[in-house]
Amino acid sequence: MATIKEVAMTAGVSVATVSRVLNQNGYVHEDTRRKVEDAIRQLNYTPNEVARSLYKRKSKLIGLLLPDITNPYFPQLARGVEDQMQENDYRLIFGNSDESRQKEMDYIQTFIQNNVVGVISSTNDPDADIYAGLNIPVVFLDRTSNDRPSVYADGREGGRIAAREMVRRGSKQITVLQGPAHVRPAIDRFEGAVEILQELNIPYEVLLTTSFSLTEAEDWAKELFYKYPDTDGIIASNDMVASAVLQEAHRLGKRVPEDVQIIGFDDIPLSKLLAPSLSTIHQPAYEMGREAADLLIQLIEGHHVERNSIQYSVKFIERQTTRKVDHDG
Amino acid sequence: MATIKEVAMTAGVSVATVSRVLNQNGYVHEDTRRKVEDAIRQLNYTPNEVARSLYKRKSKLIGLLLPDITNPYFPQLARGVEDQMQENDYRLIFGNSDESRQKEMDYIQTFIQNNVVGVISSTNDPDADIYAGLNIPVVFLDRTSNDRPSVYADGREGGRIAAREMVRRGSKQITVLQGPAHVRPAIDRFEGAVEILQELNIPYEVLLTTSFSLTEAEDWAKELFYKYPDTDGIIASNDMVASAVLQEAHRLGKRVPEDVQIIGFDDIPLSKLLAPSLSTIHQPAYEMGREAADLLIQLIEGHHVERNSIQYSVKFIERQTTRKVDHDG
DNA sequence: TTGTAAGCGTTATCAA
DNA sequence: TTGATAACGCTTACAA
Repeated sequence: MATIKEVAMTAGVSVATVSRVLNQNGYVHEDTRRKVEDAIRQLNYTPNEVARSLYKRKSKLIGLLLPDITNPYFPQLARGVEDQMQENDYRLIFGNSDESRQKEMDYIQTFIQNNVVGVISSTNDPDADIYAGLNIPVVFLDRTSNDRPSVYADGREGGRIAAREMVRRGSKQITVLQGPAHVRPAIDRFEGAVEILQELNIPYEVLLTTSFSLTEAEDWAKELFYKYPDTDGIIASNDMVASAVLQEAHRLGKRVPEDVQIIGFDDIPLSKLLAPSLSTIHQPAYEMGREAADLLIQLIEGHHVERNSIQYSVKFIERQTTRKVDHDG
Repeated sequence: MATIKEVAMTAGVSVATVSRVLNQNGYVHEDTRRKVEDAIRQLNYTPNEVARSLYKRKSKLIGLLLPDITNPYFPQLARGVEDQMQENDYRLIFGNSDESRQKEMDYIQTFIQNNVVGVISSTNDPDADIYAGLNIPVVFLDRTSNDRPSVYADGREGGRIAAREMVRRGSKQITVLQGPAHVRPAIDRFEGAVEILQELNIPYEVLLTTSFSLTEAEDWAKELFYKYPDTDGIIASNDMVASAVLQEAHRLGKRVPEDVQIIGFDDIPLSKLLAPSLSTIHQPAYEMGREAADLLIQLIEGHHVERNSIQYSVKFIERQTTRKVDHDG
């Protein structure tokens, strides 16, 4: 790797001049500019970002912290973030937190040590000290906290919608899968669903699950039908779990949606490939990722932002795990 | 962020001494060590990795370049890489290349500018100049090149296995989905399948597809059955495409596996959730990611490595999109 | 056992 | 319009 010094040497100027043409500031004569540019090309020089970062105390690096890239919902988010960042010349340092406080703190720590200029985080505790103490902008993605910058979907409303659609389609004994109690969006969905169920006075059962992992999901699906064999409507905490439930229903010879309806959450890409395809609550994950990245960039660059908390609305995607209903139904 | 200077001040020693306790080298008196450690704790000091990186001309950063994290095969790989790196105190700068030469080069470029100490890349052209010119170790993941460090699965053998299993289970008019012609693993799989089909003298058709994207996969599925309505066995280039094919078969009222058998590739987590669940060729993605990371670390740290090219064998996962066959079949 | 100072590759200030 | 040079925060000779 050539350095600015070598460029200066071969161009026959000082490093200051090279720096000036690099950053297009200060005066530099047309002829010298050309000489410098030639040298740069000749040596195939590109500036050392580390040195820049050290001097300016800021880099072109962003920290991205997601719970688990292996959960099919997150790649969409991640990709949205990456595309937007890439287009704006920011790079991502990426980590999985597994919803663990410790890992989260470790990552935030190293983000800072690497001079990142901003952080995008899906944390369950946006009000934790680590974030409060940060003197760089943070955008919470898929999570939120009072008036801190965040991009998220209306999980509670999603839960409500799921419950309403299920009831409207005739389920009388609904089971709600609660999802991990420490994962904020899971709580919201759950509460939304229960809110409506109580309001409508529909009997329901709750099955507590503790993660979004696929292998465990299969166990819960079994447990679900074992404990509540007569349930005729299941609101899952996400599409992964819903898929596992769907499969278990198949195994038990239950017809979906005739015997039991299922509604998932997230609308991950593969949910429409299931047979029957999965009715679910859609969140615009890719867009949300992009929006979070955009918001963060605005914050970093000190632009004025009108709204720093962006809630996306969710919508019901009617597919085949729910029954048809009259349009005026 | 406190600096080493401030630590030195509050501990009443020089920065050199602080550095010594930080890096546990050189002599330092027990008492001074304690004083320094107290100061560190008190100021909540952590070293600035950027400054370290500048001085040592190497960081604790690794570049990870994947085609598209949104393709369900890659999160497994990524997670394997991340876990292994994390445990060894390396962090990841992550990018999607979309199999595009330009994006790939841009990322490699910025990796270097950020002093990464190693790169893991899923590229279609490991012999490109960018890689040859790198003076840091590179491990190719899911791709390979003659005696350059790489971790990959035996795609060709996978193709062979798929073809054999399909023929063995009675398909007589097989269609092979070729997959993107510039994506190495897709080519291997395709060639392997065709090799066996020719050897066994089984008639087959080829449908050329140009990406692994899900939306396009749906179009190809339609095209497939339109062009070759009588096909009774489909070897897909990956599980995404296989899923789309499966769904289209459903739509057309074809019974799977009775009328048409389908074999996918990769064994992504959701393939077992499909109904019928998808028979496929399994690759140990997570492990491969970990192995690639481990290999890279060995290379970075200058340890001797016995084998720098690690080929994983693949295996047929018999599920429900293929027919049963006698065990001595 | 400890401190001084040079150097890593930049940018920005100041003087020329 | 240009060039010296200090500074960014750290590590490591080298001297004390």
